[in-house]
Amino acid sequence: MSSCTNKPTLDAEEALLLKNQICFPLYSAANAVIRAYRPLLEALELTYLQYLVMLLLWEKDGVSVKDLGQQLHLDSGTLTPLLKRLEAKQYLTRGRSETDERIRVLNLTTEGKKLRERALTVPGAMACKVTLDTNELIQLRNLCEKIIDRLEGDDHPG
Amino acid sequence: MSSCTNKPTLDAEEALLLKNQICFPLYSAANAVIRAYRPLLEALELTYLQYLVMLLLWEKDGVSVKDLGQQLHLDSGTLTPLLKRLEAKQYLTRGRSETDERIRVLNLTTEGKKLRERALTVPGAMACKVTLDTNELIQLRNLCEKIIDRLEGDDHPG
DNA sequence: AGCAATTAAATTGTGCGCAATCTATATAAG
DNA sequence: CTTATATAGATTGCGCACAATTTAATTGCT
Repeated sequence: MSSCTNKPTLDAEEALLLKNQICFPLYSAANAVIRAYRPLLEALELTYLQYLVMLLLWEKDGVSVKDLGQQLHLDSGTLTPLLKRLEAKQYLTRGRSETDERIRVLNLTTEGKKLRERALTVPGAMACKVTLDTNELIQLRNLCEKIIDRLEGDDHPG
Repeated sequence: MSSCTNKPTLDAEEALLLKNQICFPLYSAANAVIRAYRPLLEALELTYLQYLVMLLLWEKDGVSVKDLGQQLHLDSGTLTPLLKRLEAKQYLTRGRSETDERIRVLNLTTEGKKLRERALTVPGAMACKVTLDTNELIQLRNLCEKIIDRLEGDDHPG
């Protein structure tokens, strides 16, 4: 019953032009960012998503797959194989919770903990590549989080 | 020789917290957007990227793989298999240029042209899901394009 | 205790993204 | 004309994302 009453800025014809696609720059920027991280993370043998997982483990060791999924907005279909790769690299172990055998408990290895030192330069190097000022970064974050909020909860009403 | 003289807002330790990752919301928002497009594009049997390619062809029929790649910031490794899928769906043909046999010429089929009618409602439906106002959309686009500009040309100096 | 419903994670299959490499055509230089 | 170089696209291989399904453990209900 919730029909959208948003007044469109463009007519339907104009709206189909690539230059008027709201989300295309978002999509391209995200790709560009991941590409830009690649050389920085190469030395750590991490992909961008693996790096995000390591960030979370460095903050809080011993989390579950579900914990990771909620924080990263990803499911086990993405995370399970990724975690196996991080396990194969000896950065973490994939144990089981003692109180609930269903739950994987992800723990950093010594190697995984040591990796953090070498990651300390990554955020700075990335900031240098992007060179947005603090205001722009905050704006961008707010806009992106607004989008995520609107799209993630299909359920709650307007 | 171009060392970055950007003054960091955070120290190296804080910079490794997920909540301080500039680009994580960008990455998550892009994922969320593609996910949100999925049900809208299902009826057209298109993925988000296939939809972008169709948008370009509806604007200008007969382009090459290189043309597409430059506009979408993607290479033949991504586009070739995608274009084969669109060809299999009978939305386009993958011919060759008469003057240069290396070049693929992508042409819409009748079916592909007809699809445009059914796509006319997609931008509006998406705008309803995202519900950012015009100012926010412009801000977002500008910020994303800034990022793309900074990251895409590794070559030109500051 | 016994059984249905729920939950956590794994699995399967499709489609990107992209680096690296390869093939074929076209152009340039000698 | 011939060899070198450049260009357009295809191929290969890996790692996401994610829908859909499956497996196994736990919880709730009676």
